[in-house]
Amino acid sequence: MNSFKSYLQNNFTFTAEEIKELLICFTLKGYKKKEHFLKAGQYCKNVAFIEKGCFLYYEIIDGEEKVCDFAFENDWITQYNSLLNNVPSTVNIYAIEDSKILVMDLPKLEKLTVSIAKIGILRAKLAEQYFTESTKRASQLANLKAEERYEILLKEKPEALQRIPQYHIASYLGIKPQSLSRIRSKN
Amino acid sequence: MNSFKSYLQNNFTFTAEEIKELLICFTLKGYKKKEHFLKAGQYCKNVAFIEKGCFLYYEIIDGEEKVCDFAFENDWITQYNSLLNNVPSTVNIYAIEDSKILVMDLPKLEKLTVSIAKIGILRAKLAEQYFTESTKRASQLANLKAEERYEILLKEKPEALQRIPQYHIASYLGIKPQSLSRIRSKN
DNA sequence: TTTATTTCTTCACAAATGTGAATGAAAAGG
DNA sequence: CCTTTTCATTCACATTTGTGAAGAAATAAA
Repeated sequence: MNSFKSYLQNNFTFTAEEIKELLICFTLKGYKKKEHFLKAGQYCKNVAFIEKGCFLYYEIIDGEEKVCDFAFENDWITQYNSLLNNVPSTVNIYAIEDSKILVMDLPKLEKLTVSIAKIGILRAKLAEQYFTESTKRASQLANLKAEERYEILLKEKPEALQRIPQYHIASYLGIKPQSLSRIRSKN
Repeated sequence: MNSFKSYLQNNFTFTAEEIKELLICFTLKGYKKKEHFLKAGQYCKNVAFIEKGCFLYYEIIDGEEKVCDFAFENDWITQYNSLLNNVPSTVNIYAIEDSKILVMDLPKLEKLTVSIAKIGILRAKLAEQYFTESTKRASQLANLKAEERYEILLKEKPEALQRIPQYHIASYLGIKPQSLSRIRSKN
């Protein structure tokens, strides 16, 4: 539970009182490698904070797993569209390492948002941040070639290259594993 | 001002009172073709609702205009990241037709958000909607070939193909004008 | 450790997209 | 109306990425 506390203290100015109120809303849950947090077709009912581990987002397109995002320690996992609009998710989320997450359901989140104003700010900031990230990814996919996208990922998220299998990285970059292999062998 | 009123009434359940309070916060402004709403390097201070016309979002990458979004009547224009985090925009936004927009500055928006609770809901919905749109675009760029992306655009936003020059459409699709021409000539 | 399974690499060839140039069509401006 | 500028198309050739197969390397399971 410690990493979550320091996350809250470092990134937002929660008081000890607020943090206490916050913490009791979460449930610590373990996920085995390959266990799903959310499957396509399900309604996403939770948000979770990653204490330890790594989660992958993917869609099935033309029968293939297409990775659209990933998240490590100190990041959140949820599926906004499904959670907030109460529609089935098109996205799957699962652990690719044994992981531990702090889970809270939507009703509790709504209550917290009312009782602690800063939660609203946190939510707005996160939503905006994810939008910005997504925009950046789209821009790279549209305007850079695979090799450049790989170099940027290597530079900006080196841990991803070490913890996520290369065929998933390739998928995230929008190319085939063989192409990523070819790019890597040039250097 | 009529299209904005019906937008508010149709999409959100504002009262006549609220709409009145809302409307006085906006200023109607005309934009000539090619006139910029926001230039890269500037701080975005406004949000605006498009009454009439069409706006294009683009970035300069490798010296070229790369289109990252566009918006028509009944849509909003702003640059979230710059507006909310008070940082210079990397994105340009300009009218590609003579246009009319309703402009409101950030301080007024913040005040309205406090005085009319539904504005907060509208903002959250819009942010989430833009995130979902961006995710969808990224997914298409990563997983579909140019021809499929074009077909989808043609089907989902046919008006774009008619009002936006093809070399801008090509850029939005992440390809060169010649490639779009080649794709189009196949059918 | 041994064996099975998964992941990564390499290769030859195919398909998709980029590039630069040339041409014509369309639109804008005078 | 004519002139200029912008935009769209086509072509031949270059570059990037995909595809399927084969085998090597790494990891997991027994």
